[in-house]
Amino acid sequence: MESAFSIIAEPNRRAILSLLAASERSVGDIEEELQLPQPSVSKHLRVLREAGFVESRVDTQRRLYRIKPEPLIEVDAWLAQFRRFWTTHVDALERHLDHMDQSRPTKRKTRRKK
Amino acid sequence: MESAFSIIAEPNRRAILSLLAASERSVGDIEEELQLPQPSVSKHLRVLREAGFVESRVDTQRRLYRIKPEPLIEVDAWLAQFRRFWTTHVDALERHLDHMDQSRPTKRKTRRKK
DNA sequence: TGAGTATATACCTTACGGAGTATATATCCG
DNA sequence: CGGATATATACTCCGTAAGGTATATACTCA
Repeated sequence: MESAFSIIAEPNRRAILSLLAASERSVGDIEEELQLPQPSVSKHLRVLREAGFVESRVDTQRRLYRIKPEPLIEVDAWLAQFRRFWTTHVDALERHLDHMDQSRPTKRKTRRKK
Repeated sequence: MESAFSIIAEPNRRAILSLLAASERSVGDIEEELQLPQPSVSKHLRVLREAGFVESRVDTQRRLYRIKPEPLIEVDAWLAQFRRFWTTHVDALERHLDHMDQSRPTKRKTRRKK
């Protein structure tokens, strides 16, 4: 279970993270918005917390959870090695691979940092 | 198992994808480089193929596998909602540019698979 | 055609993780 | 204090997926 990848393999956990991406939320908020039993929410939050995806703060009787991005950064970093397969600019390496479909090679986007 | 996320939850499959990110390879290549039993490699490749992560072509007696990026694009798209947590420019300007980027009139659209 | 190589599949076993249910802990307020 | 609310944990059950081993299929070439 350790790896960030196996943590986000669970659909309910992804849903929880998506909610928290918008704003921090209490357990009850999540329970209601995702229509999940409360123990299930707490259990998933525990897994997410122990894996570093979220952290919580106390607000009177509730716990408010919010995103901690580190493990997601790790996933993003792993994905980096594949981005050349779908980014538009055609570099020499990609041309070396079998992309016969060289339709509009000089079509250029506005320059941005990726 | 259906989701792209659960497919890449398996460490050996991630290792296989990383190898293929560099260049296409045969089953035997992967077997040797990852020190995995051949049936295990074949089984993982089958899972990856059926989920659309790889495709194979025949080269005499061998099968050469290579990356098909679609499911990884899906993962990348899911990650997008969290990027503001670790990118440096979180201001309205960048969000505006992102939006314009995606609405640019290119022919490539990411296909959505269920 | 038959041996050899490359890859796929079948079968069994096992472990892990998620769901569900019940219960525990903690905090607030009247 | 005691009841109500909010959240966490314990425990059992069950499905699924990965590993291992054996075997099947497919192709090549002498």
